[in-house]
Amino acid sequence: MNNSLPTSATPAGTASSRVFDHLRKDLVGGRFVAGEKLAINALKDRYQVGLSPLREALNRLAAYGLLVQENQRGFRVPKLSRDELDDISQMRLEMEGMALERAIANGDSLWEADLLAAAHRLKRADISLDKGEEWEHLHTQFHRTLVAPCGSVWLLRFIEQLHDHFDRYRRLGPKMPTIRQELDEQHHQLVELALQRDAKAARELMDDHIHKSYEVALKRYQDHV
Amino acid sequence: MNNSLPTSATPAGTASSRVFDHLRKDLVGGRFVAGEKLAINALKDRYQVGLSPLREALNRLAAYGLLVQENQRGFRVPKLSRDELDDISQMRLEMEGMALERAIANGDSLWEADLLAAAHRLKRADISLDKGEEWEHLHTQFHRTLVAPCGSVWLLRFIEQLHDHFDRYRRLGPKMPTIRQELDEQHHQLVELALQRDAKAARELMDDHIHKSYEVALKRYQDHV
DNA sequence: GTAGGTTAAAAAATCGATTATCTTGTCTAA
DNA sequence: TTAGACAAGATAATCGATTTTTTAACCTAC
Repeated sequence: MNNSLPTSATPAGTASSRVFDHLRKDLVGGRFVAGEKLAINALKDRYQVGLSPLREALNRLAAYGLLVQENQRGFRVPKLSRDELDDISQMRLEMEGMALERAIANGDSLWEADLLAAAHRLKRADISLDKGEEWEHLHTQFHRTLVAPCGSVWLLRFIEQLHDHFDRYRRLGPKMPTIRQELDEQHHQLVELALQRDAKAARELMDDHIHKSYEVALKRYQDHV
Repeated sequence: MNNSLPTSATPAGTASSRVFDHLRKDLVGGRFVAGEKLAINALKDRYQVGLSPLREALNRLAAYGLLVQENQRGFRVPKLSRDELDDISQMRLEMEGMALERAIANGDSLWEADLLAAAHRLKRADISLDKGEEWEHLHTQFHRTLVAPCGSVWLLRFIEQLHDHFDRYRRLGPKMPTIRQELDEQHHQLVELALQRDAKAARELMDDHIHKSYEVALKRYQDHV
């Protein structure tokens, strides 16, 4: 069972790729302040790589949207804005809703098993001492599994990208255990509705789920400013 | 009045960016064969740049999806497939339809003027001796203008990316003047419906437009294989 | 006091050379 | 004959140094 996760175990080939992955996590996880200009030499030390692989990673991240590149004046972390958060959330509603409906139409029994497994792992990480980073990974994995059999590579790609950018807002502040519990509850309900192949109800719940997440993210953004 | 278009006149800052733009055009325009492995040293000569800026451009293109990067074995041009063409076209239907409806709801009178202008320029380029590359640019510009006031930066970004990838298929073969005329006719009808703010009819026409383009692209793909 | 100009320091971008990895062809042993 | 081992050449990735451009500090003239 090889699902090719770029998790800790992977040697991850080139220095470029390693830095890319690491930087991506750090940017999504809010380890840099929005708007900040990146000091390349500092990054070189921080990630223990030379200039060339570092710059290649930065270029990839810029093309992905997690950095902005200004000709002749390096890279900076994109600013956050209410407008962008609204935009991203709106797009998530459209695209993940679409993907979920298709996934429910296409998903086979292997998908059902994967889904149950992903939900279970997520719950486990939640009950046990929350290691944060681990929960984040399982959470991403759960949502990925949910829409995986939607049949569109491009749709999945866009959703992934939106998630990364959404998380820049969601992960701004400290944990909010109360709301998280509510959202976690929805994860299980989503699995149930998916197994029952109730596309309509599942989509409605997904809409609500995204909307609640949006409210969390918005709160954090407003507190943060 | 600086509208910062990266058109011909712009010196385009860094070598990286210049190569990126150039390579992107060449990849979309079918100047490389799908599946081909890129010989970096050859590219260095072809685009008259050193290794570092070239590699940075390649990394950006890979993140954008116009190249695939295999660790330790360089870059190659992505293969084409019927499945991907179907996927891209389906996504275009969803996303451009959505964008057009929103643009019609939001667009102001400046938009109307821009739209008329873009359509007119496109027609002009079409009547005059078709310089190919020029028509392509105006065509892209027209579709961009059409959906521009949709209000979602992310939606526009995804549409742009889908267009680029769609064009890898559409531009495989030689020109097909008969069908192009039909498609050009639709451009003008789209403008009319947009100005009349008839969202429903406009979306239907857009669906048809994308579907016809899809058929052209599919034909070319099949002839090409 | 401020706009404009000059220059030194800092940072970004690029180059040329080196190192690591893959690929190919050849040889050997079963 | 062929699977595997090995070496040589080709290619990718990375490093260290250089060049170019921006930034910041200072000065001068009005």
